[in-house]
Amino acid sequence: MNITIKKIAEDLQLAVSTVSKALRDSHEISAATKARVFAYAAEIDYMPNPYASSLKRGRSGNIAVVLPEVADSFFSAAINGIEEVAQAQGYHVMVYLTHENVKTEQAIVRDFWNGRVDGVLISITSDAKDYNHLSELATRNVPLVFFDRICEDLNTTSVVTNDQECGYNAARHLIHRGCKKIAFLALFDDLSIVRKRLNGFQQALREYNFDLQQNPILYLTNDERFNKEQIRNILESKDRPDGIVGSVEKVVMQTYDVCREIRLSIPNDIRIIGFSHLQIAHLLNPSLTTITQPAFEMGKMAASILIKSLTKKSSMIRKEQIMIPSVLIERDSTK
Amino acid sequence: MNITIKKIAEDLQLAVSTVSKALRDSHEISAATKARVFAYAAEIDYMPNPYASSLKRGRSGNIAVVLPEVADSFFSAAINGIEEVAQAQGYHVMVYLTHENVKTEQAIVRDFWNGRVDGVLISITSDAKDYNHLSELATRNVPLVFFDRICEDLNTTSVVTNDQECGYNAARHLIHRGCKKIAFLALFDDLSIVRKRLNGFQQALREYNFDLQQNPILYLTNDERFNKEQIRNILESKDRPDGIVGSVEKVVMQTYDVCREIRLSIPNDIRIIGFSHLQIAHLLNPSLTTITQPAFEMGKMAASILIKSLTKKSSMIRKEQIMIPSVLIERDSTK
DNA sequence: CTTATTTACGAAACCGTTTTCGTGTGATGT
DNA sequence: ACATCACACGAAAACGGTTTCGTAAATAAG
Repeated sequence: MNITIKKIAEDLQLAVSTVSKALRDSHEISAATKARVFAYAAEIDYMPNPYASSLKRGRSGNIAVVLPEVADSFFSAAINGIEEVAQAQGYHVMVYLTHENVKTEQAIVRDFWNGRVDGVLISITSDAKDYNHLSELATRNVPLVFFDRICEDLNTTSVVTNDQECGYNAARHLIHRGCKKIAFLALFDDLSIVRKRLNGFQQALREYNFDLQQNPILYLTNDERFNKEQIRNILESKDRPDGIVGSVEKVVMQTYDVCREIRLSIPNDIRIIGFSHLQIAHLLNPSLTTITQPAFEMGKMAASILIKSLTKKSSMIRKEQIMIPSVLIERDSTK
Repeated sequence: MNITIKKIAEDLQLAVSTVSKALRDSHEISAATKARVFAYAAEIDYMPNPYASSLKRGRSGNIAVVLPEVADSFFSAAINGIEEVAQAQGYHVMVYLTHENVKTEQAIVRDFWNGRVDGVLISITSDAKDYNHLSELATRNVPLVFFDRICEDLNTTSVVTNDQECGYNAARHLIHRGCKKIAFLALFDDLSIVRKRLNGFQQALREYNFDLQQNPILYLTNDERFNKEQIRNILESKDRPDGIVGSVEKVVMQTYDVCREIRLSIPNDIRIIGFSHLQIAHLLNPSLTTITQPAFEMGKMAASILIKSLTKKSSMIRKEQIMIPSVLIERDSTK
């Protein structure tokens, strides 16, 4: 016979309800009985069945983290932060990767509709056109918190960094360094973070009287070969840019690769600044000027907000954006 | 009323057992009835309650991945591989971080004893002295597969790379490049992977008639400050080594840092080779010669083996080591 | 035409907890 | 002495599926 509450009840000549209450430290059980139950439970190494408990209580103690990928150092750090607060609060973290595919994202999120997880943290895929699978979560009372790649249409909390401001700062930094023509390397064309970074970027250009038409925007993808071809094209054109803002880590690394291939010197021929969370940016050749995102803190913050809403009675999450600032670190790639 | 099997049964004037069987495509239900049930279930958007199902069937469809950390690029890639096969097979991935703390590892693993997950993938912490929390898993019929950081005492499958051979190759590579005194940077002192890499390393030294006493081993930790101090000490000693083998990515990066601080030139003053999974090793300054581990494939393999054992009737996992070879990639740090 | 067998479904037990609702006992108040 | 009430516990009904077993009707076998 398995070690269940029932067994404890029989062995101790108690009712299962009594044992259950004792284990949950209910006030209607005497101290003496509680002590007996706890002692015996410890002795026979009783562990509650999480599924029975989840079934009855309607809560699982699991939270889902849905990410486009995990290769990027940003998401690794974010998972770290999320897991840390989850573990501290007794929650379990389920990780799902969408590989930048909406269909996959939908299938994954639909699976949460029925309470498989108590709450969801998500950084959305780039090509999502509608968000029914996400808004339906709210309908079904499973709270949702966005982080980094957010969707502004939904009524929930988002944790972001100061993307627009950083896009602005990146461009201004290059301009101050003397750049006359700056390319912006976008990732996809409809990601909130990329749009904001681009907005800030263009705002700076306007302020400094740059002609927006002359400062190209490259819309890159997850296809490395394609990206490098695009980057190479622009860097080999006769009036190539002398500055580059990379909107995500990956495209910056690809730019480094291309510069090597076609023997462009950074920062002499071209200056590069990138959004990144790379810990070893200073070890690159040349060291990379970054806008370093607080990935770990963003993960922690997002998880904290989600879990707080789970433990409160009123699980309503306010529609708001929590902003944790990034910091621009100057290194040799823009010297 | 919630959308349950019971509701479908009532609305369709069937017994709940009939509906359940129909949904599971049981042979004892007629095609006509199945069709009715499926159609209606789809219409009202029925989704089975995973906890009820798990409770009754004794299986959850979840697998646990227990890691020391996720900052390292190796484990990021491993998660990627694991998640990919899990998702394909309809399993859910729960991620737990031990932060190199046995107590934490024990607490996490104990939580699996009662069937919270169907199987466990683990890369163990360094300072584990006993493995009761792990061996108990077998007793309780939850299969376990090690990957990378394994424990050879337990009767289960491990997925590793050819650590010994690579340690050997790393040393030989440096010797061929002319190194006369080579330091080995270990991580902790009792990690299977580190021991094997060290063994191979020393085997090469012996073969080339190096005096083992003259080629130091540094036992490093997770404390970056401490590590750098150790590395700095040895690199500033009057007969410093002219070659370094880093047993894990982290200590190699720390060595790079120290070399910068004390202005040692790589590879002129000192050559460096490191075990790593870093995708951008070629972009470092100087580009880093690596023994590149097949992290993604190891994750996939480990997950495949685990899940296969879950779907088979006899869930016995053989005691064996699956070895996926790493590849030595020469770059400028050992030129 | 009777008997054996398949087919298609229903009733009910069960998985292990939680929770509601009693109920008997002793203490308290008047 | 009698009503009142807190206290400590038990019985039983959930939670939402799965599974075993039983059985009526339909079909096949003899």
